[in-house]
Amino acid sequence: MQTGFAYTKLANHLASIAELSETDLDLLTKMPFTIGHFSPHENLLRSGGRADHCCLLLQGYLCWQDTTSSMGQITSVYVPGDVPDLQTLTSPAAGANLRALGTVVVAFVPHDFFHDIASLSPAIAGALALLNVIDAASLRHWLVNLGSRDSLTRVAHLFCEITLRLRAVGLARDYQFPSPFTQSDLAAACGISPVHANRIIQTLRRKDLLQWQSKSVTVTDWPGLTHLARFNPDYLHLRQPLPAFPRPSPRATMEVEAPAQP
Amino acid sequence: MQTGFAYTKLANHLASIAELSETDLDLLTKMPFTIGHFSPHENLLRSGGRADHCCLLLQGYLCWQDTTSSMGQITSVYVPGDVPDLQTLTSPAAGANLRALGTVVVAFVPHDFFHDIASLSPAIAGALALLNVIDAASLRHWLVNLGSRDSLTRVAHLFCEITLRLRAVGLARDYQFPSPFTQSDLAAACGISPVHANRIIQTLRRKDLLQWQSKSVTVTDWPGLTHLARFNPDYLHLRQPLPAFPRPSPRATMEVEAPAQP
DNA sequence: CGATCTGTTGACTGTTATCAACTCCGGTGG
DNA sequence: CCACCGGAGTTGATAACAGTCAACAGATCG
Repeated sequence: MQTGFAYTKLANHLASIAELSETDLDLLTKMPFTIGHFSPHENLLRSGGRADHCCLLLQGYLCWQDTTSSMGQITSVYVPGDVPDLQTLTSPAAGANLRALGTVVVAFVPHDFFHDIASLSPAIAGALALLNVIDAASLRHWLVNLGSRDSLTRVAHLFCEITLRLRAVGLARDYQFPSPFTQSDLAAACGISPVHANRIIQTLRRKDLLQWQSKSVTVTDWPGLTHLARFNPDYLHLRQPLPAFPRPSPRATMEVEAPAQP
Repeated sequence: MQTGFAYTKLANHLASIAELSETDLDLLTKMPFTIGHFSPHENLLRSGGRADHCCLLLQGYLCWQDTTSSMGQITSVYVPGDVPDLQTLTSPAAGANLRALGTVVVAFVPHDFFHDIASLSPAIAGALALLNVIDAASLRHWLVNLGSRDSLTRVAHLFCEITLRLRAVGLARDYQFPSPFTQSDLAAACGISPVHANRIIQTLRRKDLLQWQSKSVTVTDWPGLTHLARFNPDYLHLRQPLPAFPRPSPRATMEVEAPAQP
């Protein structure tokens, strides 16, 4: 892990949502941090705990997981480049557990650094505020999913969102990405039972929309998956348009299947 | 509507979540605004529209309503004193419709005013940031509801949240408040069908937890309602503890009912 | 006084949870 | 090398919950 790695992750992420000058990027190079490694299911921050630093995710996935509900609802998932606990700058107490999905590497960055660069550069202050607003927009979007769509659509939508957010930071270029999630994690995120999650995955496989084997997911029919999920990426505030799906889609978007199976 | 009314609403709300000095409050007195009146179901802001002002809610209720889902999922509800579209300061495009529930009165405040006072007072900038963070925390909480609780619990939780937020700004002192919501609105917020919402309300009435008649709701058993909803108000960041429920609760929290009805 | 919106009820259907059993896999220790 | 173990994935049967459809009642308003 080179010294510049953490800087690059944050700079790329901020640049993907806001226009930053050379001077702004220079400020980021001075970022102090320490590296932390975590195993699957480990908590980086417990509900009720207070933080004086933020976690910049470098490798793997993190999620916020509610502790009050019996099923442990997951409210959001983060990919490398994200700062899941940015809101602790404003309100230091965590309302849920920040948990590792799979093994993760993070850079711990002191709150003071963010306060400093925000006061030195309005553009950076705006970009940080925008991160929080995008987080809220994702929550709203996810809320619409849980409230108004069936479980197949929810799961498909989650895969769409993760794929696109990974691609936005240069990962998952070929619609393939590591997936250390358990089916129970997926169920907790989508508000369904683990058993049902399993059956949904099988449906997605049967429809040839994606494969999930040996801790890796490959989206094999992106147009079909986005159509099924009614996925509209506007809420992610991505600045670049997305490259087309490589394979000519084999009559995608038709949802009709063999109708009966005795 | 006196001139100072809009100022008071905003000042009280900010003071309820953050410590503000006399100087800070003085800044707020200079707030420029125009008054707007809206009828039930009218949109203040349409999805995709851009705003150069924020809406300070003075009377009635507002909600964000998603337009993409068939049922029109409501993602959050606002009470007087709230500024539902504060995030348009950071990202001017709305992702959903801002809709009036019942008749409402709002004060339109230019974005520039918020930018100005935030740059003049760090305390105010912090309070405004905190409003956004609390909004996100409410979204997370509501997400846990939709994802992990059954419809009775969801509806009960919504009434708990509205009651407490009204009380926090001095309304609903006696656990009674105007309710211009239709049962379809309630259903759209809780992610259930209107027919089912109707049956849930009847259950709540039968359990003597609340009454809802002639566009007004009275919570008749606050301990029972909060227990049923597993309601924990911490996420609202209220600074004062809450006064006790007036009536000695008549054996609340027992959920057993007449078991069969032939 | 009809038109429309809201609330109410019953019958039926469909989705999803729950429970239980079993398989598969990767480790770990005898 | 094999037996064992725990976690994860898979399957089938059943039950609970919530959606849909259809009809009607009540209010409100021009």
